[in-house]
Amino acid sequence: MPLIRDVLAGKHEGQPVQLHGWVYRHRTSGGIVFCTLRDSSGVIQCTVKKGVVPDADFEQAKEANNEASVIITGTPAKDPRAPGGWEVKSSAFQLVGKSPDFPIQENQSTELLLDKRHLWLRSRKLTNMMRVKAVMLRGFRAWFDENGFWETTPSVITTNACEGGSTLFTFDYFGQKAFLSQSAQMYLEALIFSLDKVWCLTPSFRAEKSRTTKHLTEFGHLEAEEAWVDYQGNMDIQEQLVAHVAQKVARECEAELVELGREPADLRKVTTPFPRITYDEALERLRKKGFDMKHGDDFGQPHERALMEGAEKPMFVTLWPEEIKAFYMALDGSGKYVRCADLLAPEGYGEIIGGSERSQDVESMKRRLMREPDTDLAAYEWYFDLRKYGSVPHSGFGLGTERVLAWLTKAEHIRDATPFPRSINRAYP
RNA sequence: GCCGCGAUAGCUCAGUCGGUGGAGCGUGGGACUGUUAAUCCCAAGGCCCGCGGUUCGAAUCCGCGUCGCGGCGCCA
Repeated sequence: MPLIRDVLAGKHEGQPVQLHGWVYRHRTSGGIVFCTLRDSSGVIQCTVKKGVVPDADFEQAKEANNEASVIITGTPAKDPRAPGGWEVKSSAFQLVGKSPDFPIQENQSTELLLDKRHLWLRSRKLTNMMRVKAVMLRGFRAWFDENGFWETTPSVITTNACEGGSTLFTFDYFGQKAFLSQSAQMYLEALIFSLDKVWCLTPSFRAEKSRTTKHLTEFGHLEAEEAWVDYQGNMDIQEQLVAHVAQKVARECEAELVELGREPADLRKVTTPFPRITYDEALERLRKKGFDMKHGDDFGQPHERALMEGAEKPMFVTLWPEEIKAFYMALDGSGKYVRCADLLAPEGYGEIIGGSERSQDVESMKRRLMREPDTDLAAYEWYFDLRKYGSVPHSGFGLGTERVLAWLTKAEHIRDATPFPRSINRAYP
């Protein structure tokens, strides 16, 4: 089946083609119908003239409103009057599926576009986003394949309330209380003992009542776990992975990126190594920029934005105070910091990866867990078993695929990085 | 959880001082053989988010509620 992209490239000049697609714009002017046709590859203007096509075809062309599905037979020709410079002179027109009153028109509110998300997915913008996302995911998988990682499939149903129970979706599992997973990390940790280096892409769920442009309640969580790797080696892996994907997207999605407002040259600058600074250094930089901060303060959006001002590639912030990080992160020699790293994206897109070397000290993990009220240590028995039987130094990280895509495509809102975004007020369509 | 803003035709919005609700787009009908989400003519289309209050009279003022959007926090 010929694609519009190829017709626009002149590959079918003068040769009759049959195009399958949807009406992008529909205009009539007396005995001529202008039908702009869209398929997955592009948009081209087709003209349908009375007397040139059979009368029945002309009637169908008049009836084919925006977003009707059609099959057009015609001959492509250069024509300066047509948008895009090419036009298909139709010899036959078949209306396959009518589209009366397509609800999305010239003026749309955010709310309508979210209510009609199943139809808005046809838009140029979301089409481009989905194409870039597919290439990005292909890039992640290719990098892991080429670097000795095994893809695995952990469960998203869990009885472990791993990081703060208030952010978990709870449901009834045959009479038992269970949760939708927030992270596959602990399951991946179990898998490294047989596979060394593993990764997975699973949905993660956060019941946080967040109202921001960088949070979803369900997101694509790309996680990896590596035996015999410390937190420095962990960062080496992350920067190679992210740089590989940025380069691939810049190379293979040039047209989509430009339409989305991202200069491919921006992504070509994303090369290894990425800058690495410690929490203490970050704190110092923030103070110089006028933030009033004390040791142990976490960073919010304004801080992340200030730290990344003018940055062309992502930056790691390492060695955070242990009291503001999770129980499973390995303590450094002093016991006051943890061997972790957050990877911040440029341009205020925020934290795209959180990773760390994992603690092997069961007693200190238990101590830190008990700081949280209502912790059920028994639920972690299986996790502590991993330290009991042949424990190894290991590290891992979690990457938010929609956050990375939002950054790569310069999106205004993370919800456009996924076809059916789930947010605090929305699970439909 | 906190702070803002909003809800009027299918859609996007205007609606003055509280006095019988409008426009553009879309839709239906008509004209047009080169349009660029075209142009011209005609027509249909309303529980002014809900409940209460003030008032002779409320889309308009007040209170409560519901829903939505934006920002902060939390995080990936």
